[in-house]
Amino acid sequence: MEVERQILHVDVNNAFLSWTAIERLRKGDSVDLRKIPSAICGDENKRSGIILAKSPLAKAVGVVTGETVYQAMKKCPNLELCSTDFKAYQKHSDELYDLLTEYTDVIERFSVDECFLDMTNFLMGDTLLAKAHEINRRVKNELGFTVNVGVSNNKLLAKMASDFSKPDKIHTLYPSEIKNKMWPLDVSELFMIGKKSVPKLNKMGIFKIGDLACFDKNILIKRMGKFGKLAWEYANGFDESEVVAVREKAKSIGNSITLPMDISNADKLESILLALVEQVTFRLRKENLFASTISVQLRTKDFKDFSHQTKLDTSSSNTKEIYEKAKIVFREMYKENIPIRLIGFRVDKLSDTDEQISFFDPNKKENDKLDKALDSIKSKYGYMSITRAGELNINEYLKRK
DNA sequence: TCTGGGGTCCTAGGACCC
DNA sequence: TCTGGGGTCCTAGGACCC
Repeated sequence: MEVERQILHVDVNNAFLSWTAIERLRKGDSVDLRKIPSAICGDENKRSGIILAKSPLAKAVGVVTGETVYQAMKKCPNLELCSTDFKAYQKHSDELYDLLTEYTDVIERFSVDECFLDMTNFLMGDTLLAKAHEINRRVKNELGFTVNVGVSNNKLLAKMASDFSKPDKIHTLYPSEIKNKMWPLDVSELFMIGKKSVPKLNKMGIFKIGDLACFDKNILIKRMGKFGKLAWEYANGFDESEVVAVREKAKSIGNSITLPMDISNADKLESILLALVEQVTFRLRKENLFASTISVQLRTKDFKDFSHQTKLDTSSSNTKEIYEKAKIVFREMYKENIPIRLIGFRVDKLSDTDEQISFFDPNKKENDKLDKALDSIKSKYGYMSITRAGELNINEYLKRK
């Protein structure tokens, strides 16, 4: 007989906004962003002006995450706008993680503002709910922001629970409570049911999570494949997945950029591609990984996405080698004069060992040496201290607005 | 003044082999 | 003068998450 697992999901309320608010208060600002209509957003000049987080007062007048700043300002003309500060977010995220390590060894950092805790072997005579309250209280007192805590026997239910009413709340969602607490919710509230799935489910007469749970599983599988099975299991609160304490190595690494203006010149796009390849391979080498697949992504001005990929002859983390291949892929897919809004580069199928076949390539050693030299300068003096030509270009574009 | 960036996973269809 | 059927590998695209 298996022991029932004891799982918590800790979710920072309004993470980006709360953390920005704390930073500003510390710098002597007298206004608490959490108490006025405010939002964290991208830069409109860089054409990334969307709302990433909003305060409760902004939410109250209809501001939603993901909409454009322009739309948000129409709804709320006195909205206080703030830019992002990912360094600060990482710092607060680390503080939260450090505090949580006092409670269990089995913690999964699900995102910058969410953690799963497997408390099964760490309750020490306390109840799971008591631990949830303690964590909630300590984070508030010691770190200065609030969290929701979801309490249950598996990750899915704990996560659904932490999403109930906010902020600063603790909710349980044990299997016996599913029918009352989860089934009446709109099916779109279920984890993994996104905006493309909702209309499909609605067409089948499924509107509430309960409808999905009671629907014929086999028909769902027939119509939606593996995803149908997963959706049905989630609706019924089934989830066997483990809390994974050690982060697995990345499976892919990529960077992309929305260009400040559409570009339809292949040479210009190529120089930006070089900058992206340089960043991605730098990250790759930092993790001691080698890629065997690369892909280039393009988005046209009317938001059509295209991607092309190819395998490398041997796995590599070398900037020049990978860039040469990326260029070929790019030239294959790009038709001159099509205005491009976004360009992205990604490496896949990562491994920790170099296959070393290009041992025969006399240039390889030199290329690797160059990468190493540039990397150490970047690590010492900052990434921007030294770059290849394309990098300078990309910054020019960004500055020009 | 339309619409970010970084990931993971799944699927359909084509190429190729026996 | 019709057009098998498995299996595997690969690519492009898409859905979802935060």
